[in-house]
Amino acid sequence: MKKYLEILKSCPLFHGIDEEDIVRMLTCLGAKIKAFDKKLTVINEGERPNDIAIVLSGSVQEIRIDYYGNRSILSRAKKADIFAEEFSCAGLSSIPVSFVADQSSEIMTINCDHIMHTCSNNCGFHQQLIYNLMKNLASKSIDFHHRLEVTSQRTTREKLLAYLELKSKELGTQSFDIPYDRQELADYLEVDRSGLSAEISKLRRDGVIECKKNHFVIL
Amino acid sequence: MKKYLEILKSCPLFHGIDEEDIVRMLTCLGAKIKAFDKKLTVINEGERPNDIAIVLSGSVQEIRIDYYGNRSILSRAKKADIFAEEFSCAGLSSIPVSFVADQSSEIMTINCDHIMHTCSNNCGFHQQLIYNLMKNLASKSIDFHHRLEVTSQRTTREKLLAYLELKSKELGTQSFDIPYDRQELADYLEVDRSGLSAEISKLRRDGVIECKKNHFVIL
DNA sequence: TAATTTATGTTGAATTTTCAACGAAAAGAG
DNA sequence: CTCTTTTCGTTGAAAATTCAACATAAATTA
Repeated sequence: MKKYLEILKSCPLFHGIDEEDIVRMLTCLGAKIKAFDKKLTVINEGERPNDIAIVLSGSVQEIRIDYYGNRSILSRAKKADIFAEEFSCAGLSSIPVSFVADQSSEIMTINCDHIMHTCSNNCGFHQQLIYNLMKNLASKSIDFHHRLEVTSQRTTREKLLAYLELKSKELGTQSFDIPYDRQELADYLEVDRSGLSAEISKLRRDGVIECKKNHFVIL
Repeated sequence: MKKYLEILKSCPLFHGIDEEDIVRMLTCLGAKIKAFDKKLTVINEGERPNDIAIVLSGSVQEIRIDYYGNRSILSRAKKADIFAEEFSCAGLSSIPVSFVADQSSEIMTINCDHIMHTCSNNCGFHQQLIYNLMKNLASKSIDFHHRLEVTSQRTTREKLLAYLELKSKELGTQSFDIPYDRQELADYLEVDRSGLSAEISKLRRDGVIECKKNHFVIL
């Protein structure tokens, strides 16, 4: 466990909790760690939600494939991010999406009930833990607002620009890598891949952006 | 205050809290009530988030108008629903959307910090309040998942059918009213209004649905 | 390194959406 | 009830998306 301490310290769930207290809690909370190779499914659609999950290494994509076979990438959890907690906290009976390892990843899971309900020992950090979880749930809603702002644009061009500007603002620079290849970006923006490629070319010709693989520059 | 007690008892924020305790808390939490005529703005984009809001009567739409003038309806809070809490809980510096009264409405606001941080009196219901708020934040994420499932469909027809099926499942019947007129439904589905009208006509001709004004039947 | 697989860009045709305009129906005001 | 305003459905043209197919570039594997 201890080798992951640096990551857990930066995980929003443990914000404001001391190192040694985190270690103690992990046992108390029954934390488990599993490794997943790239492209393996971490959580499958339809599973019963019990845990909240934390990315210790690698990254995880939240995806859904609809009736017509269209894939949507809903979000992406990177190192120290929490995922799937909303389903457990809301008390759903089944998870409506899948989580797939983006690269080979290590995932920690904690039973959500153990967090939501203070344990019999009544360790004092529980208040902080619940507070952190609450903040994180709120942030997750904000993330969805951002995503909706992107996908609510009507054209591929507008969606792409909205996404790039969001990323640019988030990272504080006009020049950055995005974590998606072309197909994944199309699935995030919910547009056709070939149309997206064409639009990127056009924006490049128009002098709006530079782009080399997954590196973008907004001019 | 007391005239609203029946509504507050059904508000998820006060779930599991006794009537008399709710009354006591409201004073402790500094709850305020304001009335808004139809179409009036309850919260304007750019305002500083401090409160969580509860619909006592009427209903409120969460909207955003983008750079190109397209309006999106993001959600709708009806009687006893909570809204705008995610922005306060996440600690944003400004609210990225607006809330507009759908019909003449009465709105209660409670300072979010008062809920998030246990008061000096340390009243015992605070735990329950925080737990309820957390569940509600999680539910809000689930709502966004549902909305994304609808708008991620590629065509107007698919979006509309996805929405109607969601509503049908939610209400447990094939025959129901929707809370939107045509323009609002278009803004919720993020499509063109006239195209939506045309698609409704086509679905009717195809024998897939019946529709009279805002009443729909799935056949 | 060579062979194979995967990712990306391009194109044209078919489908769909958007946009503007208009008339009819419905709702609201006086 | 009448007048006015708003909502709704229809239409056709312009714009955009999707889809399939293919060529090239890049990455992976043997």
